Amino acid sequence: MTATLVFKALADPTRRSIIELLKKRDMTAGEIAEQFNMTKPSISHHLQTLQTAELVLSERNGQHIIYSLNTTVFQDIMMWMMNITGKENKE
Amino acid sequence: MTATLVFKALADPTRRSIIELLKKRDMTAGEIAEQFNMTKPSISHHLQTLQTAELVLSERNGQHIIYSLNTTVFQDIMMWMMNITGKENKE
DNA sequence: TCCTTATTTAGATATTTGTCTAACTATCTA
DNA sequence: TAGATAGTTAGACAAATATCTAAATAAGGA
Repeated sequence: MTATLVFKALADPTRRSIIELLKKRDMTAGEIAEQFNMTKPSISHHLQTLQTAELVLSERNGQHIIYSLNTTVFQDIMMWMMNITGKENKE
Repeated sequence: MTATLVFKALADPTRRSIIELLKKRDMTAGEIAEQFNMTKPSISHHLQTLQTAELVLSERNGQHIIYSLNTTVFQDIMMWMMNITGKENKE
């Protein structure tokens, strides 16, 4: 897990919206693109960014590529944040 | 709390290091700058970014400006993440 | 009031990012 | 094998970002 890549990926509202869509169900690249007022290549690029950060996984199924969430990375980030907010163990 | 500003602020390793320093104790801008191989104006700019995201607070004390963590924003972000990772309530 | 210390603001520059159009690759079906 | 559909890659470009040096502001002390 590379924190910089993860936070950069989460810093874009379109990418956060993609994550929120994938929270509900796995979706193909095309289904995701339909939800946005943006070209398919742009969405494809955002998916690439999310994938590089390991926030989403993809699997080809025939003509389609199905994207899904990878929640383990979120948990790593939450650990980091909990450590920051923890009043105790300030060291 | 503006998620985009918060994640952008967290996306830089220098800024995350500043946060980790402030976790241990409040520090002046100069003390923070000493810890990095970077000019004071650059650090000042990073502190500005953290402040805009409401991740840190500042207070002038004579010649010094003392920076401190604001953990409430971290908690908001953790809420968002927990909601994403939650298996239940997929809606 | 003048000098020193602490910090920020301004302006410049190289790099990164988000978006687009055009072209390419992969798969299915007739 | 040809055409249609799904998706990505390549290349261009404007906007945003991280960094620097130089200059400005703020506060304290002689």
